[in-house]
Amino acid sequence: MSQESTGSGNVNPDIEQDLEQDLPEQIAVRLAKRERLNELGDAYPVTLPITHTIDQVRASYPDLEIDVATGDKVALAGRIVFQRNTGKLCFATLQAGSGQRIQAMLSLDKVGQERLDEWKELVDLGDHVFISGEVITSKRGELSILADEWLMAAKTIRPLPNLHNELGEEYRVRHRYVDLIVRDRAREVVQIRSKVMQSLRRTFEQEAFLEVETPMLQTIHGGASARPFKTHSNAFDTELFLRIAPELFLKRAVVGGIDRVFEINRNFRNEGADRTHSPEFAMLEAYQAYGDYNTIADLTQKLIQNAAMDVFGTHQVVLEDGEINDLGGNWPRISMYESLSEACGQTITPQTSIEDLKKLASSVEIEIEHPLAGKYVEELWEHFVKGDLVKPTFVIDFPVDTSPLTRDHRSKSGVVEKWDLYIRGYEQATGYSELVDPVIQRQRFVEQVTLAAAGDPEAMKLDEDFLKALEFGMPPSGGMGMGIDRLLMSLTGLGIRETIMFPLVK
RNA sequence: GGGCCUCUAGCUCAGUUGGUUAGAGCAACGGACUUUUAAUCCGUGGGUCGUCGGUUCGAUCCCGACGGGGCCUACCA
Repeated sequence: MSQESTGSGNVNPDIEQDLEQDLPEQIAVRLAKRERLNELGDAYPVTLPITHTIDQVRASYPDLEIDVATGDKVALAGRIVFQRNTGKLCFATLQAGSGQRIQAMLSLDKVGQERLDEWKELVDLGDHVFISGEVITSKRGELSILADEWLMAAKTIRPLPNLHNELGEEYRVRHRYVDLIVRDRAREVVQIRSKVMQSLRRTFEQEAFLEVETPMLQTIHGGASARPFKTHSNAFDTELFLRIAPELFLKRAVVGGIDRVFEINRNFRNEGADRTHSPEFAMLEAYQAYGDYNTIADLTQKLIQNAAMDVFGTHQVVLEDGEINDLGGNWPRISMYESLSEACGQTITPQTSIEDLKKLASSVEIEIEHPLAGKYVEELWEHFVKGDLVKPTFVIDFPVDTSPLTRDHRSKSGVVEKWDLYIRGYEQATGYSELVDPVIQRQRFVEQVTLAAAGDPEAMKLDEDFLKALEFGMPPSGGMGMGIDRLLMSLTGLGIRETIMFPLVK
C-alpha cells in the first residue's frame, strides 16, 4: 500500500495505511483521522452536554480585563475557523452559526499529554468540536474557554478554503454552504432576507391581510406574459405548467370573499437569466377589495419602508458599493405618457398613431416589430425615461393594449390604471386597479388569444374558470406584485444570485 | 440566439514568446515551541494545466470541437 500512496513520504504510517490513491491527499488524511476518532470514541456523536452557546458566553462577558480567570465553567461547541498549535498550549477559534466566535485554549496541564497530542493529531480546520472548561481571558485579552476536556462534535473530511482570499464568484454560488461558513456577508444576507420576510408579513398582518398559497402546478398558465416551464402529470396524464404568476387564483380568492389577501411564493419563467432575472424567483402579490391602484401603491410604499426600518432602522439604506438608497418620504407618481413626452421632446398620447411611434422608435434605434402601439410606448419610455429614475418612483397610467388584466382609467381614454414602481432604475413592483368586468375581461383575453394564434408565444391562454369566477362578481380591487429577490437587491445592492441562497446553476 | 473573454494544487492566483523537473501564499504532512489570534521557525509532499482531437521531433501554451463560467447584446407584463 505504501508504494502506491503517491509519494506521501513523511505521513504518519497509521494514517498512510488508509490513504486511497485516487483521493486528494487532504481528504485521504482526514478520512484516516475520522477512523482514528471512531476507534477512540465517536467522530460524529449524536449529542453533547452543551450548556451555553457561543453567543451567550460572548454576551455574558462583554468586557473582562486581560488575563482574568472567572471560575465559571461552560460547555459549548463550534466550528474551528482558525488554529494555532504550539508545543504545550493550543489555540483554536470556534465559530457559531450566527458568526459569533470564541477562542478555545487547550493546555498540557489541563487536558493531559494524551488528549493534547490527540487534539494536535486529529483536529483540523473546519471541524466541529466540543469544549468544556473555564471562561478566562488570555494574556492578550481574548475571551477564551480554557478546556478541561474536548470532544469531536463532527469531523470534516474536506478542507475549508483559505479564509484570507475572497472565494471566486462561481465557487461561492456552487458551494453556498462553504460560502456561508467563511464569509460573514453571505450569512448576513440570509439573515436580512429572513427579517425582510418577517417585516412584510408583519405589515400585512397590521393591515388585516390573510396569507394564502395558490397552485404552482397549473393546467393553464396566466396572470402574466412569459414563457412557462412545462411538465407532465402521470396521474392525470396531462400537460402541466409551473406558474408564471399567482394572479388569477388570488383574484378567485377575492371573488370568494377573502377581501385582503396576499401570497409570497415562487414563480417560474422560462426566460434568460442575468443580474436581475432568475428562472425561479420569489413573488409577492396582494389584492385589496374596495381598493384601487392608489391605495395599493400606498400599501407597497409602506411595505418597503417598513422593511427598511425594521431591518436597518432607517430609510437611507447603505448598499454594497457604499451608495445610499434613499427610500424615505412620499414617492412621486409620474405619468408614463407625460414623462415620455417631456423626455423625447414631442407629445405622445394614447392617440398617437403606431406609425408615428415606429418612426420615433427607429430614430433612436429601437428595432422591434410588434402589432401593438402600447409596446412601442413602453419601449420608448424605457429608452427615454427609465435610466434617470434613481429615487423610488411610481410610473402611472399605462397603454391599454399591453395590460389585459387592468381596468380602463376612470377619466383618461386609452390608458389603464396601472403603475410600475422603479427603484434605482429597476422595475420593483407593479400595481393595478383590477379589471373586474367579466365581459371586458373576456374581450381582452380573446384579443390575447388572437395574438397567440398570430405567433406570440407569451400571449395568455383563455382561462374559462377564471372568467366564470369573475362572472360571480369580483369587488372593485387594487392589486400588486413585487419581486422579493429584487426587493433584497434594492435593500443591499447585491445581484440576484447573491440574494437567492441557492440560485440555479447548470 | 449572436459576439468577446476565461478554465493551472483543497482555496486564491502567478507562469510557460512550444523544450528536460509548472511556481507562490494559505491549507496538508514530519519536527520545534505554554499566550497565539492570517502565530513563528526548520523540513516534506501535493498537478491528466477543463475534456477530446489536430499541427509538431516535442503541446499546459498554437488550431478545432465540446463542456463549465463571466461580460456585452437580444429576449424578459
